[in-house]
Amino acid sequence: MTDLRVRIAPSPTGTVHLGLCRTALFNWAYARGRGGAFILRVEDTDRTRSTAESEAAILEGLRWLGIDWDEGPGIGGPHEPYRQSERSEGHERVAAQVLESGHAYRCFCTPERLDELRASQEARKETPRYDQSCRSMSGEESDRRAAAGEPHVLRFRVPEGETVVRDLVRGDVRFDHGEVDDWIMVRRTGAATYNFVVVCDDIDMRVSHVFRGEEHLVNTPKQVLLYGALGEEPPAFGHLPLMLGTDRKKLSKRTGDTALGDYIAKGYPREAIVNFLCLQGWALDGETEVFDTATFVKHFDITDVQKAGAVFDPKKFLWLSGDTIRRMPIGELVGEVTPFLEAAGYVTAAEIEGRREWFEQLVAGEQERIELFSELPDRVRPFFEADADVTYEEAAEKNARKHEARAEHLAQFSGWLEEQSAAGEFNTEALSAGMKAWVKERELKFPALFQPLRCALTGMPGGRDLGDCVTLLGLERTQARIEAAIQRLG
RNA sequence: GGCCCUAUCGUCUAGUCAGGCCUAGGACACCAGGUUUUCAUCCUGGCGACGGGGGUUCGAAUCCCCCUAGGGUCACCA
Repeated sequence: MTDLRVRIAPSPTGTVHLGLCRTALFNWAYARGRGGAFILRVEDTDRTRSTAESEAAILEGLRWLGIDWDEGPGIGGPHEPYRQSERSEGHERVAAQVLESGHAYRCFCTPERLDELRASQEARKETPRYDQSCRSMSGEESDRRAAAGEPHVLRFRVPEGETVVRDLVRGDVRFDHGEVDDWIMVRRTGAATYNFVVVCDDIDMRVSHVFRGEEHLVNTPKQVLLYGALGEEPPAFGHLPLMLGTDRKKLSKRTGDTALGDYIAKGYPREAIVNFLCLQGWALDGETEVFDTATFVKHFDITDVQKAGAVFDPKKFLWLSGDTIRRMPIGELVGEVTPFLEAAGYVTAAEIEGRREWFEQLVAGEQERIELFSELPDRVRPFFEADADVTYEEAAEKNARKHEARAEHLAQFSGWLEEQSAAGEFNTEALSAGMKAWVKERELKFPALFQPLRCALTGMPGGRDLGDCVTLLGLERTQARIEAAIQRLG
């Protein structure tokens, strides 16, 4: 019953940019929240820059984010094909129609002449634009030269007047046609340009809403004019504020990672990435920062989108990542972290499966200490090292050496552990409480035992509960490490 | 430079469309305390903004104008 049809139209010319991800998310949420259709169309009209790898990466990236589409490459749909390069017959037909109706004209100017024109205009500090020298050419001459095979492009004949772009984010934006160039619809190669095909395809696919980055706003009057020339109603537009780098310019590699893949590789949870992207230009209620995708879909409206550009804040992103990890069920966390543990060479996925409980304990101890999945391997490294030569970090060793009676305390403590084990009290809770009591009974300060012990077991200055470390290692390995520490620390 | 867009704490933003409920709310960051065997988490508190100037109005962050600043765009790229 609804005619709501929304699309994302990425050009497969590089990595999966976060800006694309956010645009896709907003479009998708708009469609999903209103029972509309969501279409994926690959904008590969630039044949020299488009690649199959990039297209595959985009599809994979969007799926990874949890975005699905009703029509698109691979799955098809009622308006196939969904790859622009495969739609050229239609484009040619429409181009001929626009030429026929007089809304377009052939331009025989050579690229060289255009370059010179632009150069001289720039030299005079004028706005570079086409001087319309072919615009008034007679139909006979135009046909004759075209028939003779003279190379030419097709330009849109922009009429006098003004165009008002109705924008759901910005309101009405007026453009005087004196500022709109007679833009090229079809190149001399016969291939249509973006501004032309985007309109043709959106018409064919019955797209009702076009939400895209603000950089497209100035193109919009050209497109609206073409809709008019074709006798079609333009869709509703919504130009999203740009995502900015810390330099306040369009997010680019200069100021940080821009590719979705970079963040996946660093171990940002999917939910955190989606959540963060949603926060760039949109807010749920001004209070709630953390929400899931379903909530976003339910509440998202294009008219609530912020107009000003959003500076990307890596710190907040990192916080959101850590917060997401902390709220994750342990079983899920272990799954997320497994590839990173494997990549570090500590274990295989099969080994993790074989000792599931142990790994859950291992990971749980770091859950509130990591902000990225990739931080885990380094933090659990000691548990994969040989007992005789655990890496002692400088700060840990320094802390341990502050205590003169360290060897004596460690030795006694080792004996106590053996007693606990024999008594069947070898569990984290009992051990943690027991070791505190152990220190108090001897009228010591906590660091007197805990600093040397921490160094012995992990070689790190800080970290998880020591009782946890002990149960993770087991009695034998704990004692071996204590023994080694007594030797190494003296 | 022309055109277009934008303008609330350092950053993301709520509030702006329907002017009073705003001595402007939340979050991140930062600072200070507290909890804790350490680290981290967690808790409490603090710091901190309506770019400037004119109007309109009893009253303006909210409406109007100007200025300033930032951004986008000016391809046979998308």
